[in-house]
Amino acid sequence: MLSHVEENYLKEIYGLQEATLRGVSTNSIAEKMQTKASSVTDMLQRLSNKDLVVYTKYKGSRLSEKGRLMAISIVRKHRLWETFLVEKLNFLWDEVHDIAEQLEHIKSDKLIKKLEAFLGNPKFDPHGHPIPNSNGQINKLNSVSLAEFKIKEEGVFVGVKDSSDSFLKYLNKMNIAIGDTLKLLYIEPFDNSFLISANTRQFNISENVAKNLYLRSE
Amino acid sequence: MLSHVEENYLKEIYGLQEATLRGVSTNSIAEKMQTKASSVTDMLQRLSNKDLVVYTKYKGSRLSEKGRLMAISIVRKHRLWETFLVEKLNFLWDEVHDIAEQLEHIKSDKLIKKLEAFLGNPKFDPHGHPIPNSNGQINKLNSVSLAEFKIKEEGVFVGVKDSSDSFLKYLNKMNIAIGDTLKLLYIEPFDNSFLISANTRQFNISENVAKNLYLRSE
DNA sequence: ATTAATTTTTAGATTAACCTAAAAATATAT
DNA sequence: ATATATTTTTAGGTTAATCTAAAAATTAAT
Ligand SMILES: [Mn+2]
Ligand SMILES: [Mn+2]
Ligand SMILES: [Mn+2]
Ligand SMILES: [Mn+2]
Repeated sequence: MLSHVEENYLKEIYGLQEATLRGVSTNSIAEKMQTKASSVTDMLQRLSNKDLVVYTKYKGSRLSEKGRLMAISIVRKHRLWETFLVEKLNFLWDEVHDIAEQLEHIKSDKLIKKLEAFLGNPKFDPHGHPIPNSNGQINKLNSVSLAEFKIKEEGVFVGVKDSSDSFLKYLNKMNIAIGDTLKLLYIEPFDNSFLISANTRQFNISENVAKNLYLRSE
Repeated sequence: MLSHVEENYLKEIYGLQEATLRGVSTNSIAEKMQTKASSVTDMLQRLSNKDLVVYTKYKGSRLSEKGRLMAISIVRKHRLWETFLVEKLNFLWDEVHDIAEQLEHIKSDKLIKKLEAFLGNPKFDPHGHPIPNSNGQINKLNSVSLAEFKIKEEGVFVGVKDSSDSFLKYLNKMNIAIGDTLKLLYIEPFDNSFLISANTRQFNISENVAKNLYLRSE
C-alpha cells in the first residue's frame, strides 16, 4: 500500500507527463512538489523499485503502466471529492482543492463507489475536468481554448485549464461560470486583449485569461 | 499541527481515561494502539513535551485540558463522518469504523461545520454515541444497560457500548436495531440469559449482549 | 522483608521522508 | 573543442515512528 507522499508524487508526475512525450525532469517534479531535487531523486528511486516509475539516472522519468493507473485512481478520487464538496456541501469551486488534496488519500474502494453513486455518476468536476471511471478511462474533454476562437465565434464555457485559487477567484469576480455562453467580439491588437460578450454583458479579458478558458463550440 | 499518529493516540487515551479517574497505564495504551509499550513511552514523552498529556514516569498518564479538547474534536469528526457514511452513502453501521478512522484526520474546520449542517446537526452517531459540539461539549446519553433492567421493564434501544464489527453484525443478524422497543421478560437463572420481546418477536440473548445494549427506559 | 513477577523505561537500530553541501553528468556558449 | 552553466545525483545528516533487548522501577507473593 502506498503512502500519502508516494501517491502525491504519482499524481504530480502524471500531470507533468501528460503534457509531453519525453521524460519528466527531476527539477520539474521538485517544483510541483515544493521540495528539493535531491528529495525527488530519492523518491524516484523508491518508486522505481516498486515498479511505479521508469527511472534512468540523468534521463527523465515516466510512470509505468501500473503507476499510471494508480495516479489516475488518485485523480479520480480527487475530482469526485471536489464534486461532493461543491455539489453537496456548497463550497465554492476555489475552496475545494486543499481539502480534496487530503480526501483523495482515503483508502476504500467501496467508499469511492458509493460516493460516485451518491453524486449521480458525475462526468466532470467543478472545474470542468473529466472524472476517470473506475477502470482508469478518461473522457477527454473535447473543447478548445478561447484564445483559439475566431471573431464572432461563440461557445459554452466548460472548464478551466489553470485551476489555481487566484484564477478561480478572478472568474468569480467577473461573474464567469461554467455553462455560460461566451462570444468573442474583438481582439485588441495593441495588447491582444479579448472583448467578450456573455448574455447581455460585455467585458475585456487578457490573452492569458483567454488561454485558460476552455469552451465547447461546434 | 498534529500528525495522524498523534491524533490517534490522543483519541485512545481519551477513551481509556473516561473509564477511570486514575492515570492510564502505558500497557493499556499499547494494547489499544496495537503497538509496543516502548513505542508508547516514546509517544507519551513527545505528547507531554507538547503539553497534550500529563506524564510522569512509571505513573499513568492523563490528557491535559488542551489534549482532552483535541481528543474530543477528533471523536467529533469520527462520529460525524460515520453518520455521513450511514445516512448519506448507505453503509451499514458495522462497515463505517475503519473509514471514519481515516476521515477523522482531514484538516478543515469549515469542512466539519458544513458536513454537520449537511447532516442536519445530528446529536448521535449510528451506534448511538453522542456527537460532541464544536466547543467540545458532549450530550451525555442518559440511558442504562439492559443488564440492569427489572423483569417486565421496557425501553428504547438507543446505543451500543461495544461497537466492534462482530457485535454489530450479531445485532444485524438478530434484527435488533436502534429505535427498537425492547422488554425484559425473564432471566434464566441457569446461565443468566435474558428473554426479550421486541414487537411481536421473542428471543434470547446472553448476559454479555445485554450489558452492551443501552436503552432509554420510560 | 526478601524474592519473584510484572510493568515501564532506556538504549540502540531501522525506515520513510526530508534536508544541505558537494560531486558528477549533461547542456550551453564561446 | 573547451570552458561555463545547469541539472541531477550522491553523501551524510535529521526527525517521526516504529521495533527488540536489556535495565530499572513497581507490585505481588512468600
Ligand atoms: Mn494529496
Ligand atoms: Mn478540479
Ligand atoms: Mn484514526
Ligand atoms: Mn461510532
